[in-house]
Amino acid sequence: MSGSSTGNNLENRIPSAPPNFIRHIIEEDTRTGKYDGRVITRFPPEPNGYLHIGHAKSICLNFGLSIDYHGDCHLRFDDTNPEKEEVEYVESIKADVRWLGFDWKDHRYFTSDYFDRLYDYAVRLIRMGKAYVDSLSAEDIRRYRGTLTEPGKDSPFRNRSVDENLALFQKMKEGGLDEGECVLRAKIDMAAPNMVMRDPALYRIRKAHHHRTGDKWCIYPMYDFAHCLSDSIEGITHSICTLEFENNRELYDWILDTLKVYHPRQIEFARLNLSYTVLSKRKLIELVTGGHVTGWDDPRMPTLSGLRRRGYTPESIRNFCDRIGVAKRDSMVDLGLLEYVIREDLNKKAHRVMAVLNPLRVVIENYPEDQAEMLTAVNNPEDPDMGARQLPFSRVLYIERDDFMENPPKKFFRLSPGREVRLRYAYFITCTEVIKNETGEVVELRCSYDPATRGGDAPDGRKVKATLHWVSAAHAIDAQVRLYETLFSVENPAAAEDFKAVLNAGSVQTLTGCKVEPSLADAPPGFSCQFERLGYFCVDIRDCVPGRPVFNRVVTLKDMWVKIKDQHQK
RNA sequence: UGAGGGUUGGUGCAGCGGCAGCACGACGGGUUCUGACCCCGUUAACCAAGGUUCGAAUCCUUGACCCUCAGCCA
Repeated sequence: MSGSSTGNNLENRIPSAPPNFIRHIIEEDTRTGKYDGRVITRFPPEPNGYLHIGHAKSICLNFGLSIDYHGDCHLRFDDTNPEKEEVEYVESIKADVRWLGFDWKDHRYFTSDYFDRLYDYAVRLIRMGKAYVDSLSAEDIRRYRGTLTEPGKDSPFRNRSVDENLALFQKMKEGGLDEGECVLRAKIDMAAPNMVMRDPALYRIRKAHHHRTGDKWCIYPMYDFAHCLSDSIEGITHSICTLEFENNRELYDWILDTLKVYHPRQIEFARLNLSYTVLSKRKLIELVTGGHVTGWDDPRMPTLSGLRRRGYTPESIRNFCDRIGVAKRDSMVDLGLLEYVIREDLNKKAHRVMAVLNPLRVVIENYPEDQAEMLTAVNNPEDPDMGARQLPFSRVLYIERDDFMENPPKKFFRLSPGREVRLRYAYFITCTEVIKNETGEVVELRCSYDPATRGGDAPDGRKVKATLHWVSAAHAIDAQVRLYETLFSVENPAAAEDFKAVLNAGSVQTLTGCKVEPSLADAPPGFSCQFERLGYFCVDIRDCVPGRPVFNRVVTLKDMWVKIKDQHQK
C-alpha cells in the first residue's frame, strides 16, 4: 500500500511503489556495488512546452527512486535546441515539479551549462578520428543513410584529415559557416543495422538566440551527444527514459565508451497513454494554438497546470503514478483510474456543501412566512475534526430538478407527488402540489414539512427512501458552474486520422444561475469541496471575482441512479 | 527483406522453476441522513506450438502479432 495518506511528507511514504523492473535493476546494482550503492537519477525535460501527466509518471519514477534509495534526483533542462525553448517553460516546469511535491535540492542544471565541456569532448572525438565535419546537404545525408534494409554509404567528406576537421569545426563554432552548410558527425558505420549508428550528427549550426547562452554559440549539440555526456558529468547512475530511445542506447554507450568517461546506465520504460486524451506535446500545442481549449491550463487539458486548475491534488497524481506501475509494454491506462484517485483523496479532505445546479423552486406551505432558522450540517463525515457549520432554512427553497419526477419509474426514490423525502440536515417534506407553466413545464413544487423531523430524523422512527440536497432561496448565492467531460469522444484519439475530428463537442458545459449555500460566498480560489450527491468541485483560480465564485467540476460522484436510468432506457 | 523491444483477466501492474496475485472496472449483497464513502462476495488472464524438467507464466526452440528507428527534433 502507498503511504501517501500522510499528505506531503514524501520521506514517510513507505517503500511505497510496487516492485518493477527498474527497481530490480537498481537493487541488483546496489547489491553488487556497481555504483558504490549510489542512486542518482534525473528528470530531463526540454523546456519547450508544459508538463503533462505523462511527465508526472517520469517525475514520480525518478524522484521516487531517489527518495526510496536515499539518492538524489537532478532536474536538468535539456536545452540544446534554441529555436524551440523559452524561459517561460523552464519556470512553469519548476513550478509544476515543486507542486507535485518534489525537491531537486541544489541539483538544478541546464545542458547549456555544459556547452564548453561538450565542445571539448567533440574536439577529442575528432582528434581520435572518431568524428568528422560533413559538408553534404541535409538531403544528401538522408540519401546516403540508406534504408531500414539497405546499408548506407560513406560521405565523400568522411575521410577528411583530423587537422581539416579541427579547423572546420572551429570555423563552425566561430560562425564562419552558414546554417546547413555542414554538421559534425560521429564516424561509426554507415552499414550499421541500427540506423542510429550510421554516422549520427553530433553538432549542427543554428544561428539562433539561446534563452540562456544568448549569442555565445552558433553550434548546438544534438540530443544523443549532449544527453549521455550530461548524465556522465553529473554522475547519474541510472538514466531512465522512454521506450523510443531504445535504439539510441547503443549510441549512448558508444559515445561514453569511446571517450572513456564515467558511464551511467540507460534504462527505458513505456510512456503513459491515457484513454480519452492525447499526451503528445505536438498535439497539445495544436489544441492550444488552434483555440480548441482556452490555454495550457484549461481544466480539460492533461497538463499538470490543467489538472491543478481542474482541482486535482498533487497527492492524487502521485498516487496515480504509483498505481499505474512501470513496465516496458505499451499500454493505455483507463481514465477511470485517474478519477478514482482524486475521488479517494478528496473524499478524505473535501468539505461537504450543498449546491443546486439546476434549481427547482419548492415552497413549504406550512412553514411560517417570515421565519428562518439555522440547522447544523457536518463538514465531512469522514473526518470529525473538520467540524460543522450552520445552514439557513426557510419557507422557499431550491432543490435539484433531477430530484423530482411527476411520474417516477419503479426505482426512482426521490421526490414525486405525495411522496415524503428528507431534506438533508433539515426536515422530512411531502410533495402536495405540482405547479406548471403554460407549456406544461414544472416550475414549482408545493410541499408540507413535518416539524417533528427537525434535524432530519423522525421521532416515530419512520424512514424515507431518499435524502435530497437543497438551499434556502433567500440565503443562497448565485454561482457559475462548469461541468467538464473528456476532451475527446473516443478512447484513443491519437489513433484517429485527425485527432481534432474526434474532439468532444460537449466537453464543457457552463451553468449559470446555480444556487450554492452562503458559506461558499468567500471561498478562496482553488478551494475544493464536495457538492453533496453531485461531485467534487473547486473554485476556479482564474475566473473568480470576490463574492461571485466560479466552480469547476473536478469529477462526479459515482452514481448508481444514472446506471439504473440508462438500463431502463435500453 | 534490417535492427532493437514487447505480448499475464475488460484495463493497469505483480509473480522470475513449486497453489497465478493486487488495484481499477463490472456484477451481486450489506450498511447509510450523500443512490457517495465503507464492508462482504462474484467475475475474469499466462499469444501459439514444440522441447527441457518430478514440476514451466517463468528456461530453450520455432512461429504469430504489436511497438520503435531512415530529423541538421528530443
